[in-house]
Amino acid sequence: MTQTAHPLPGTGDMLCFALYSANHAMTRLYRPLLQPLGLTYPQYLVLVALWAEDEKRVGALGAELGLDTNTLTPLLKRMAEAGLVTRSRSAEDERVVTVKLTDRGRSMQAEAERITGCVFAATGLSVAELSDLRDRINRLTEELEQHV
Amino acid sequence: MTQTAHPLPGTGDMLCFALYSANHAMTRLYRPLLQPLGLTYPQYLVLVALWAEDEKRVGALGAELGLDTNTLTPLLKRMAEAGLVTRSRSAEDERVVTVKLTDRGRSMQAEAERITGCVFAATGLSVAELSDLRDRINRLTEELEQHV
DNA sequence: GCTATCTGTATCGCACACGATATAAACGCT
DNA sequence: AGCGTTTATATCGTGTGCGATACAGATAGC
Repeated sequence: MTQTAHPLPGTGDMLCFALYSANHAMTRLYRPLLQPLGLTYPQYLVLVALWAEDEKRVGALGAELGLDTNTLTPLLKRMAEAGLVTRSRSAEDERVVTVKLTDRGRSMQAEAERITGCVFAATGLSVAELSDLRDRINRLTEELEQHV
Repeated sequence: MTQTAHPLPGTGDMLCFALYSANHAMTRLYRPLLQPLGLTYPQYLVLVALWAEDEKRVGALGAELGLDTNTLTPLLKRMAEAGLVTRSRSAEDERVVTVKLTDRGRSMQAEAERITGCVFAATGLSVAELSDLRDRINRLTEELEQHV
C-alpha cells in the first residue's frame, strides 16, 4: 500500500525508457525493410496514413501523426521530390496544401503488406497479444496527453 | 484462427505507431518538467544511468541506452559544457573516455525524484499495471532485437 | 470597405539518431 | 621489433522533432 519505493530506479525500471527502447528497436527493424523502397520510417507512416485515406491536408496529417508543420513540410517536400506524393495548394483556400499519393506512392502499398508481415513475425506475439498490447499503449498515450 | 485480415490497417491499428506515439507523448510530458533543469530527455536518461552507477565509459553508456558514439559524443560534450558531467581519457587505455557526474549532476537526483512522481501520476496506472506494461514492452524489445 | 484576429503553412536554429568514415591506441601474430 | 587487426571514440552528412517566429490568406467586427 506504500505509494513508491524506488531508491535507485536506473533506466531498466522506467516505463519511459522501455518505450524509448522499444521505439528504437522498431525503427531499427523497419529500417532495412524500408531501405530498398527508399523510405524512412516517418515517411512510411505518412504513406500508411494516405493509403487509408488519400488527399489529406498537411494539418490533418500532422494531427494524425502527432507532428507539426516544421517537421512535416520538409519531410513532405522530400517525399514529393522522390515522386511519392504531390503537394498542391487548394484553389478555394490558398493557405491549405493538399497531399496526394502519386501512382508510384500508391503502388508501394503491395510491398508494404509484405513488410507488415515481417514485422508481425518479429514481434513473436499472437494477433490477440499484439492487439492487447497496442491498446494498452494507446490508452497510456491518451492518458499522458491529458497531462501535458 | 485466421492469421491476418488487415485490408486497410491505417496508423491506428499498428503496434509500431502506438509505440511511436507513446514515446512522443512521454517526451512531451517530460519536456516541461526537464526544461527548468536545462535538460533534454536523452540527457536525462544519461543522468539516470549515471545515478545508478557513476563513472561509466562512453561505450557502456551507449550499450545501456542503445546509442552509438556518433550520438553520445556531442550529447556528452553538451552535458560537460553545462557542468553536469566530466569526460576524461583513461590513463591506462588512452582510447577510453570515462564519464563521471559532477556535484551539480549528482545533486539533480533529488529534483528528479519529484519528476518521477509527476510522470507516474500522469500515467494513470497502478504500480502493478505499470510494471506489467513495462515488462511486456521490454520483452517485445528483446524479441525485436533478435530479428535485426 | 478596413482593420484586427485567426488559421494554415513555411522557415530557422538546435538537439537527437544513425550510416559511413576516420583516427589513434591496444592487441596479436610471427 | 614489426605490422595487420581489433577496439574505443570522434567526425561528417542527412533526416527527423520541436520551440520560436514569419507570413499570407481567410474571417469577424465595426
